[in-house]
Amino acid sequence: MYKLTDSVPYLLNRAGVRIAEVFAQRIAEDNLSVAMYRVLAMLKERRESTLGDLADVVSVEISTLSRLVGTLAKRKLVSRTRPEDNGRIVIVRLTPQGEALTERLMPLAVELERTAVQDMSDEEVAALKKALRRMHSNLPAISGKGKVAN
Amino acid sequence: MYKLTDSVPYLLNRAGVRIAEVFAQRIAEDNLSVAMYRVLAMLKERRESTLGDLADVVSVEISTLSRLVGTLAKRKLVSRTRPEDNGRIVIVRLTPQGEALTERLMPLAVELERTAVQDMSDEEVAALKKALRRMHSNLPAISGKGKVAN
DNA sequence: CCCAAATTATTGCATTTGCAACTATTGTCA
DNA sequence: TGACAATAGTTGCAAATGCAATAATTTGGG
Repeated sequence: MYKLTDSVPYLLNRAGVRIAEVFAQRIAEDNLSVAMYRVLAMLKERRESTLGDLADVVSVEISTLSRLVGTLAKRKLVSRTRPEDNGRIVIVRLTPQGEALTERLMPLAVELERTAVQDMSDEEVAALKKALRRMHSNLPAISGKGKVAN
Repeated sequence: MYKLTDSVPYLLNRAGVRIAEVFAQRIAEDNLSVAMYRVLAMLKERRESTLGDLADVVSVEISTLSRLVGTLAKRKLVSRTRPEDNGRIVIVRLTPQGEALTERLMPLAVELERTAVQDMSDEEVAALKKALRRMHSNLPAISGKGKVAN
């Protein structure tokens, strides 16, 4: 029998919202949103990325990301360049300041995660991550949401 | 070593966003958002609720919920009443039409969840839910986010 | 009993967000 | 090659969201 408060989507959202709220509060003094932090952390991980790739990773609309990266660029935390061999795409990179900020914030993320999973074993955490990845891949990406065959 | 794309908050968000996107698409033809569905499903479960309780359950700001419930009320899907014995609170209930709509949509939610966890055993799903509940309770609620001791 | 504090919900306002339209560039195939 | 399709990003605009201030009611302490 179905109960909203026992359903996976609901529990997922509830946990996700709360963890994001806590992290948002911690990074608010640096005027960063969670999405901004993810962009920075992603660039730290991959060194560079296009807007589209970043949008996929961060799970936000590319239009939102365009503006968000614009803000980060204004603050000199990232750089944007259009390569000469491809004038369509934009390559985003961390600036030294962006990298320094990211390195300063990452320990907060680590600590938050430790708090969240404090009473779980390593195996439980691993199983959780596996389940989260599975659910993501079991569901279709909503690309051009209204896109119809033509 | 920390990697954004292997962290629990990131994976949680990614799975949650995707599952919400898919469900949003399915209920879009009824002009409902996911939050609206959750309000309806919650009322189906509890029969009635105050705004504040609903906000907790649905994980949205009470101001957002106030307007959202207003919209649902305009569509005659819920009713709002201030009890005589307590003029502060508002009791929200499903109307018959709201109940009918909810009953029609719940199977979609069930099917979505089945798709999401399709390759997981019952034990794995149970462990996942437990982990999601634990994380939620391991983290503090951000009530009055800017509230300072006074 | 009465006034200050707390609770509950609503509304104003600014910010954020997403969709759609548009621009610019690159790829394709006839 | 030459146009048409596809890709990538930006921007306009309207809807949604959150915070802060406000209103209305109830609770609690002296």
